Amino acid sequence: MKQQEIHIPLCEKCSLESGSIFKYLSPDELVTLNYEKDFRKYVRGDILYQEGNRISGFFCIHSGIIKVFKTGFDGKEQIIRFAKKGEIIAYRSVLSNELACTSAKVIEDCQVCFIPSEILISFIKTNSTFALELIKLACHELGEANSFITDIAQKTVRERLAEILLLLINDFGIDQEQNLQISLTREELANIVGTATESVIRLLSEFKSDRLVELNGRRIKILNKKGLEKISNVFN
Amino acid sequence: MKQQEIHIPLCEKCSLESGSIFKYLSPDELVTLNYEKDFRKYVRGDILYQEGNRISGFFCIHSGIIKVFKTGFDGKEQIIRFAKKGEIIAYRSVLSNELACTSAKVIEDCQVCFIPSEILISFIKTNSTFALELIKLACHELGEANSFITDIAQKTVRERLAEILLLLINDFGIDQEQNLQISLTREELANIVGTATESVIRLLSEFKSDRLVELNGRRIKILNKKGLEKISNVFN
DNA sequence: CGGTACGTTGAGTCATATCAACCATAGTGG
DNA sequence: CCACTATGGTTGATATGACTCAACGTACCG
Repeated sequence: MKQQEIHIPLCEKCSLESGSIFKYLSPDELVTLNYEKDFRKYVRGDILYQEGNRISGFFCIHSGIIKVFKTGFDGKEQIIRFAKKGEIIAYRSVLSNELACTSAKVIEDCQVCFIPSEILISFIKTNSTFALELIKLACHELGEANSFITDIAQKTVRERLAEILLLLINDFGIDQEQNLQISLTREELANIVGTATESVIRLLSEFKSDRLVELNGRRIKILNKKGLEKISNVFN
Repeated sequence: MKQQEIHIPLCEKCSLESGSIFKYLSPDELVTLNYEKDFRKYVRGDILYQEGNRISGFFCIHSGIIKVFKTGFDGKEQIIRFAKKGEIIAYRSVLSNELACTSAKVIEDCQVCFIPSEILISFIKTNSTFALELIKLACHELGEANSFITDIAQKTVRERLAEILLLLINDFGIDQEQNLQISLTREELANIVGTATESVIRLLSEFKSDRLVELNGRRIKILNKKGLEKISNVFN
């Protein structure tokens, strides 16, 4: 078998395929981006950056899955979001010019491009369409954060777990056998929902008893999406 | 006594005094802003906009205090943030081009300027410094939202209440008699912390017993800030 | 003077966290 | 190859923080 080549993706192509924010750049800018970026590979467990770091650039995900989380007072993780193909992370710290307020860790082996801060800033300054789209991105994420605050503050763990499952279905999809296309430990699930690992385990097996899901280790098969929606009290 | 005149503030002056984002506009742009803005007065209880509204502009606060909140599943409010002199609200919805994801209600009688969306967008397009500052603003707020998610998910109500008191001290200050310079109902406090009104009442009187605060109806006098910091588990 | 909104307190309940024990699996090193 | 260890998953027992419900006090307002 032929040795696997390291194939560095071309920004011009990738930005369209992945639908990343960079599709709003001009051809010239894409050439610059392609030249300046640094292609990197990481495996599960690798850390891209850590809370408190001064950040000199940000990452655009080409493949794989990253979890972005904060570490709470007692060392417990709170997962803020996931990033996958076409998404960027650490841009918040770069743009607000603050230290990283989150850490990022690889969940599924990934290929990413590291892009120096200055490039991003210069694009914002010269390309107003791009700037506007970036603002849109940040503002959209802000809206999601606000929703999540309300949910955590007001909903029960049960409701939130159902909601998170729906959110994961939305973000990562399910295969032809209805299996959720992201593999998380029970602890990670707990760290999204904001609860204890044991609670997730108990609730998941309740969902299983209620024929909402089927469990096979980390594989979660969705049997009744409508049922989950009902539990989660989300309308849309 | 002479009748009080309605004095419409001049953007050129106000932006500097209040330190609002508009201080990054050029003199010409400020003239435009001043011409296009609509000056309005509201009293306690008035609603500036509501969740689900399509927004045609945003607000810059000249005086008074506004609470920005989401309404949860069962009608309970979750206060997301407050806005005071120099701050802008509803810009998130304008920029992400989404329906309002929050409502805004007057806490202390206020004077605000309403600014049509197009103006904001055009400034972003023509003034890259301004655009960058706006991005900074959104990204900073996003960082705060992420922190709050972690807090609500991991801290006890007691810790959160102490933290919120500190945050209010920071945002609104205390007078020479150590009184917190914002007046909130117990219910509103509960809706920030994300708990029941009764819990806030009980914990506040615990804080009082512990000589951390003194209570006089809605007036909260801060006796021991260090003590609150210790309870809240915040470092800084 | 009755009404409305807010504040307070007590009692009871329940969801969820915590603690502890145990199993399964896989990787490691001698 | 086997003991050893680490990691993750599961279950049960127990504790408790926080919510809910209900009653009542207080203050302001028309």
